[in-house]
Amino acid sequence: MLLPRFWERVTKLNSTRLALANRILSHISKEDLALLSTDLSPVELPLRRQLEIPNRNIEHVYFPTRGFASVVAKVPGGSIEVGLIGSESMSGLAVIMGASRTQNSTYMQSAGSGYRVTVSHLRHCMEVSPTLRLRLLRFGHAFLMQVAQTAAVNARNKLEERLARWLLMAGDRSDGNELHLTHEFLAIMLGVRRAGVTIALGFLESRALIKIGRGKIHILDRDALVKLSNGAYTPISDDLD
Amino acid sequence: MLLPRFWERVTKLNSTRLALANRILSHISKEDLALLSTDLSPVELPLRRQLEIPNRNIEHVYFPTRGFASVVAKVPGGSIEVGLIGSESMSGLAVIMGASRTQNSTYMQSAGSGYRVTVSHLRHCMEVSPTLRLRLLRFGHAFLMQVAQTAAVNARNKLEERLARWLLMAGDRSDGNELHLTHEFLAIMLGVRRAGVTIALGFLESRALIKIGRGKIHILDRDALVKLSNGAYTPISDDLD
DNA sequence: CAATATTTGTACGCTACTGTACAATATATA
DNA sequence: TATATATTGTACAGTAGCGTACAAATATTG
Repeated sequence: MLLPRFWERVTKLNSTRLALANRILSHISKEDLALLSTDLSPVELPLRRQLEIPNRNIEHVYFPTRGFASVVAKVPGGSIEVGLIGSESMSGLAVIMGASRTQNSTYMQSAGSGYRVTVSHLRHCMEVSPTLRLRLLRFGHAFLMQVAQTAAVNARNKLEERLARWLLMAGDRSDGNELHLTHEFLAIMLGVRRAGVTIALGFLESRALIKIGRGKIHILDRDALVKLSNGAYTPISDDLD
Repeated sequence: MLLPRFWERVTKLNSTRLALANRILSHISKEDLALLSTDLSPVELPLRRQLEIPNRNIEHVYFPTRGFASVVAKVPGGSIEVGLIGSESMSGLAVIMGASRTQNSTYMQSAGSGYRVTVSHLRHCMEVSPTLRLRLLRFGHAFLMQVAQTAAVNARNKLEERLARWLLMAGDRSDGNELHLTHEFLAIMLGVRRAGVTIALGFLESRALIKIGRGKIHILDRDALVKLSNGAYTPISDDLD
């Protein structure tokens, strides 16, 4: 596991630096950060930690600083990933949209760390500060765009392309070029057959775009992956204008 | 075209009744409705009328009372529908989330009518009234759920099932059981081959679930369609708790 | 009514997957 | 170090849907 390396780094940072590691927290005003901070606590986010359980009240909203989570929708016969949340965003979009629960499941796909705030405090802050409210909603919109793109890509792109997209998105949300997951898990995320993932990954490796290890994938040639994704991948949008 | 029938009905209603024809407008408080009304004007929504153009500033937000719109995402080699908006919802979700534009395209898929409000006034109203803000955001969340489900369904369900889902969703947003569109258009929405749609529709018709006419589809057996959709379809959620 | 355009039905071989199964390899555990 | 477990590679026949093409049926227009 890479976790030890993560933790080493994290503990080296003081709280100010750490806050900056989440793009939302680092893009809100000093005042808004102060407001939120009343109830903002650092958390470890181990692999598979559930951030949101389907149709259960959400208690905390998470701002990852390292690692990333999958937002997953259920269909009969499996679960499909509809979005990724890393240090560029936050969990609990349902909450910022006034709901207290969501139909989707959200859990850590790559272990890391972050901050969390209670839902009640977050609601209070959004009530009190229009600027904070606006900022968070903007990130919500960016996430909606991501999900919409996923819907389109799932309909029209082929496995290799979707795989390339996923690797790139996960890479964007990781601190190295090394991703830690099994083919099995990738297959579940993409809603395809495990053997299909193995073959597609083999193809990518044969082109020297990635290096496959047991339980890990190393991205070697990002640009080529982008090309191979055939338009399926678009970089994280700022959406901060 | 069925439009004449639509218009006949619409013009029979007085403005109070008409407002009730959109579920959002009918579920906000009298005060909030009064607030919005300052700048709420009735509009015809003919087929293909663009409500949102990708990456262009949104000028108006629409509350359909009849007919429905498709929200469509672009991928290289085509556009895919990611959501449907009828009288149960509104366009301009980007706006209520603080953005001024969206990457998606939104246009009327079934002609109808509705109300619209300027973006600036809507922003003002949401600023002024927390209750209104909350209500609109809730609908935004419901839409996000719809898009997430679309992403999942696009990945795992087969054409027939997706088709059944689409027909049901469109049926929910229509005033009869008659849908007016060509196989060609359905194919574009689902991101599949036109001939494939013809075959799948033929299959549904052979089971007496629908009746096909030129440019129109009549839903005969809703319940059986739901079953056939194999879990892909879930009804419009209230999400008003 | 005839001419034209749109929409639908159907056919062909082809590709990207699927479901299943099992062996080979690497890692964790006793 | 030996044994169990998890992960990956590979094979097979089967299916869903593709791209393309063209004819048949229906609507629209002059």
